[in-house]
Amino acid sequence: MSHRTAATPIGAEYPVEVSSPRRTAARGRIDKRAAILDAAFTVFARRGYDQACVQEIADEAGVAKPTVYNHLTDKETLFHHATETVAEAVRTESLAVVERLREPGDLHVALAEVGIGLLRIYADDRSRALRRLTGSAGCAWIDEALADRFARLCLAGRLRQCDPAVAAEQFLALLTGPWEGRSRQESTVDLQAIVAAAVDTFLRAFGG
Amino acid sequence: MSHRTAATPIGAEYPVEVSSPRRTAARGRIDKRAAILDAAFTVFARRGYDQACVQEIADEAGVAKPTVYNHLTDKETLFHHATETVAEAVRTESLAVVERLREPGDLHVALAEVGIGLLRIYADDRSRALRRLTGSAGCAWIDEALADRFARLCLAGRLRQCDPAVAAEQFLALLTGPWEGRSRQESTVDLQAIVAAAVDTFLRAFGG
Amino acid sequence: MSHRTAATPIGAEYPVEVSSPRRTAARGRIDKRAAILDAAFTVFARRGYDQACVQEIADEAGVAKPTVYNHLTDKETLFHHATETVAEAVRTESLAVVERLREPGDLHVALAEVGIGLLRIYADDRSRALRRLTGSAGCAWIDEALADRFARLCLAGRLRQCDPAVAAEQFLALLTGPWEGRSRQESTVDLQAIVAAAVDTFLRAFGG
Amino acid sequence: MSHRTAATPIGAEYPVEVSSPRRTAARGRIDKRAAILDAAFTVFARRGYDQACVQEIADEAGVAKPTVYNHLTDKETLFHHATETVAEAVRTESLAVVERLREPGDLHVALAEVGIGLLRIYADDRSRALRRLTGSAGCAWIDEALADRFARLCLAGRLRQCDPAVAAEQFLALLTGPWEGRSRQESTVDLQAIVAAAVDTFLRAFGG
DNA sequence: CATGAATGAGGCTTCATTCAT
DNA sequence: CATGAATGAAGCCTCATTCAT
Repeated sequence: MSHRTAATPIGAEYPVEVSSPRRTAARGRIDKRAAILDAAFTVFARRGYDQACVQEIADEAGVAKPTVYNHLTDKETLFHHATETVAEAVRTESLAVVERLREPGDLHVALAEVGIGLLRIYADDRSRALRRLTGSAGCAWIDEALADRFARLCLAGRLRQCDPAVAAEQFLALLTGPWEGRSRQESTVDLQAIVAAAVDTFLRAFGG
Repeated sequence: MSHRTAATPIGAEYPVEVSSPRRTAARGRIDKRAAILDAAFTVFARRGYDQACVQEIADEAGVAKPTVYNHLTDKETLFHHATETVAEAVRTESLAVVERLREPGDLHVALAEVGIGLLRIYADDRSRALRRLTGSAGCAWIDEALADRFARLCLAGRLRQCDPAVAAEQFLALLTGPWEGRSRQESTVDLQAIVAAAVDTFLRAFGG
Repeated sequence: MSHRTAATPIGAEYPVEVSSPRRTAARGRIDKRAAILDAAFTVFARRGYDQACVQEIADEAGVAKPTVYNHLTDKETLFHHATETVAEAVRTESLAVVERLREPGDLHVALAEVGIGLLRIYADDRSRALRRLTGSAGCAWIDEALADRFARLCLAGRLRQCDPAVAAEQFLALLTGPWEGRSRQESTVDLQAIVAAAVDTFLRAFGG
Repeated sequence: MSHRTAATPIGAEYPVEVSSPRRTAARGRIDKRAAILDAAFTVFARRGYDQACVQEIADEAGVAKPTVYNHLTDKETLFHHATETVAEAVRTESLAVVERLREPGDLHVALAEVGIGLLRIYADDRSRALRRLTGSAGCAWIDEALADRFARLCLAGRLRQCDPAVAAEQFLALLTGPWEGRSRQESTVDLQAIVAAAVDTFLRAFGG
């Protein structure tokens, strides 16, 4: 069963391998569901929602098609759960990264660390696939958390007086915007350079 | 005639009406092709590539299905031409906007004008649909042109010494990034505010 | 289900009923495939390859269309397997008939027996349909086997010295050629008469 | 416009080029019809009835599709006329060849001449295509004429007493049967050898 | 008449989903 | 529960055939 490996179709997705111990199927018993969700995300990422067929997901998970339907009602349900699982993970990771801004020593350094952390997540295959699949273009989830940190930094005089929400969305924009632009042209993008430029611009504009 | 008007499916697209005199069918004779491409973009924008069915495109264009195939070989070809047509238009408009930076009086004002121009285009339904359909996330086409303008402005001392390419991609990021973030939450976004913030930040970082 | 029972179209095929317990659907479970192949041959024989539509085959087999595709990939694959199955049967029968020449008592009688056996197979509906479908005009498979027998008969002095391959192809030609000619005009053909004439001519020319 | 030149489809036909001055279209004015019939036969021979599409015939004839319909009502009518035209030609040629038996000098030589003449016609591309297209397997038209000649030869004592109809059909069978068999295996068939063997066998069996 | 353009009908194939085991 | 097998619904595409020019 090949599932037409042909040239990526219109609006297609990059190949994405998501986790590791797939195809081992039913390890304990409970995580067959996890295996299915995992496989589902992999396949959705590979083909997009419409082109992904349930059979391929079943194959990828090492189970039979009806088993998929036993655990998750629908193709749609399958999609929601699969993407939500990954989204949750991405959100968690991102929030953890932002936490590093709680007690920044050198602000420049701290922002650079946060920048590279966020951009790494943002540029990761899983995360990119997720954005494409959900049609979301940004990383709105952290805006809030980041704004919180920036608010504190303003109060502490480490950043100039400003609307922390604006600062947050602009900081993120300076990270992700250039990355999108470059990743469309070059296969390997120098994340460090992007982050350096972003932090530089950000601090020139918002530095205390 | 149903074409499942149901709730927008997974990864679906916003409804987008693209041009005006559709359904009027064959005006002259030549523009039947144009009508089809137009209808195609509308339907692709409405449903996404996979969910768009050629029958619906034909209905939208007011012709029979085979007529569509008479003018454009394939669903795929149809897609390429339809999107390319719109892309060309968007590119042209965007470049025209950037031109306004050729002889800027007050730089602040000029940047704000360019910013609002570009953002309007970027936030336009057609343009948004195009990005979603092609999976492109940015507006790479103008990077170059904008960098050209910035290079001149550096030389003229209106901007500080900097890499104009970086300045360009960051200026665009400051416009589009925040817009993406907000448009995901609010239905109406205050473009002026975004532009003002972007220009402010930009000039703080890059002002001569 | 109509399947245009109309007058046989261009280059059409004679109606051929191939086996018996069709439409009884899934007896055991395994023979659903056989039922499909059977139905396929029937329909291909009835309509020819192009005019045969998979829906009609499915109907004839008493299954749904996708079930056909479940068992056999393609219309083409379906065709190859269906015809090959019948071809194999015809070959086997034919070879069995030729075997009777291994220990011939009265050569005249033996040749007549073989002749009538081969001609019955050749004139059979299944076999005729097979030839039409595959575009094969002859019965090349037995040439070889028959030539083997004739070679032995030459050595045994029962036939005159001759090229057994030529003798074989001419014997077959004397059987099938006249049958083709007559079956094109009369609805019932006297096989015995054809065989008698063929054997007579053959033995006059090749008798020892 | 390519008309899928792909690998010959199921039950497909050999490529056959039929006449010469095609594509020159409307020479005088009247023979546009002839050009269409000619092109039709070429295309039918190339693709078979079902796979042949009227557009390709029109292209081959160098006219527009509706022109084809102007001259010949139907695809079916087109087919009948195209094949009948060729059939008539083949019949005429064949009958002319048989005429050589009217005043045979050396019977052996005469039969060999007639044999090679008939077999050349039979093995010709046009004639083969015709048989495939009409599903006819033999050359029944000449049976009668040949039987007439053989009847005279019997009376003249040049052939032994026999049913001339049987003699005729067997003579033809001895020519065409072996040719069919061999042409299925070898690309080039030695017509002379077949004819020699046929005449030899025929005269052994029917010689006066 | 000849043609470019348009269309109704229909065929192959795929896929999400459900039985029966 | 898990699975092999079966199916209804739908989509892309092609083609014979007809208008209007």
